[in-house]
Amino acid sequence: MGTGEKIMVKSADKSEVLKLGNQLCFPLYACAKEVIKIYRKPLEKIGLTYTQYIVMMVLWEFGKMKEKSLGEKIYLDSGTLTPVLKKLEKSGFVRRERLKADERVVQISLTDKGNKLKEKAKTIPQALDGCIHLSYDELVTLRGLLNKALEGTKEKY
Amino acid sequence: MGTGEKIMVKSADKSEVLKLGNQLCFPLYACAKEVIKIYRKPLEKIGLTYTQYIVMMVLWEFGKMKEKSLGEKIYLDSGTLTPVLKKLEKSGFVRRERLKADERVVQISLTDKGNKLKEKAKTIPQALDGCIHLSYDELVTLRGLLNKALEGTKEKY
DNA sequence: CATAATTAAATTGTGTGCAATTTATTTTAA
DNA sequence: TTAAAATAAATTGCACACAATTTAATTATG
Repeated sequence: MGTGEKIMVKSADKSEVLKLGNQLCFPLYACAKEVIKIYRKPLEKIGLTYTQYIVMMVLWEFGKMKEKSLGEKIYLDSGTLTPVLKKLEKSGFVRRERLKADERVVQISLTDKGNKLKEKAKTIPQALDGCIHLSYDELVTLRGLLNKALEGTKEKY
Repeated sequence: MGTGEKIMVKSADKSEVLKLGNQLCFPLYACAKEVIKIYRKPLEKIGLTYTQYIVMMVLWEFGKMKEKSLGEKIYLDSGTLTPVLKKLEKSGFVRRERLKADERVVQISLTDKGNKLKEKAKTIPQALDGCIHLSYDELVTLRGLLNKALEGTKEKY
């Protein structure tokens, strides 16, 4: 056992770096896509896309919000959010109104129809049941780690 | 303490279901987007988009592949994959050739330029260093749970 | 062996997602 | 107090992502 072993181990490690199985980014990307795919059909039944569903969840939880704050909460800028909100408005789920006190700001609020939709939406999360083979504890751990990772990304530099 | 408590607890639980913090789908969606955002700049320097990077990692690991198998590995269908592969071909990183034995199948292989790119790509995963505040153990746990969850979604029904 | 069924890519249409820019409004400062 | 800086949405351009359909080739079957 001379220097050969060390060198082999080092070069083996290096060549492993880019393998899909050793990456965090790949399962994260793929898993997020698969979950969105699973939600698509049940969401379609209540008239929402996935992104619209995320927006509606924020509004159901926090009520009326400025477009800016809404975007910060779900990590979307106006380039994505404005068209999504216009579609939700066209579907009759939200109102978009400029604040009189500051005409730059668009206030988003729920219509009656938007409020009522919450009841129908309560069964949506069950779409994952049976599709993701994790125990309750694993699920809680996963959610916790994702939220912690997400927290870290807020400090941009 | 009559039946009131039970009812309150039940209805409280119900109203919690759709809160962002209680959902798996939201941190998964948001975290995946943030990671892709972090990778964007370093990837741009070596001439790749995020999806192209995922494709190249598969090719670096497995070599020549049929478009179909490639798509299955990264959960993408031809609707997304065909244009991505055409761009990678135009950039000179891959070749696309119909199999003589079966003209339906497109075989994807790396060019010299595509092979050489692997060296430059080895530093890409470091982009996450400092952006995600997880210990090594947490990272391994997170990756493991994501891969396990991903595995479950393969059985569609 | 000829037609039906299957398979693999490609195409089409809709909906994000984001960087960069533009427009309108408000705040800051000279 | 007015020109400059900052802020919030909207717009533009490019790149996915996917369902649904189409096209071309191969395999299965009567």
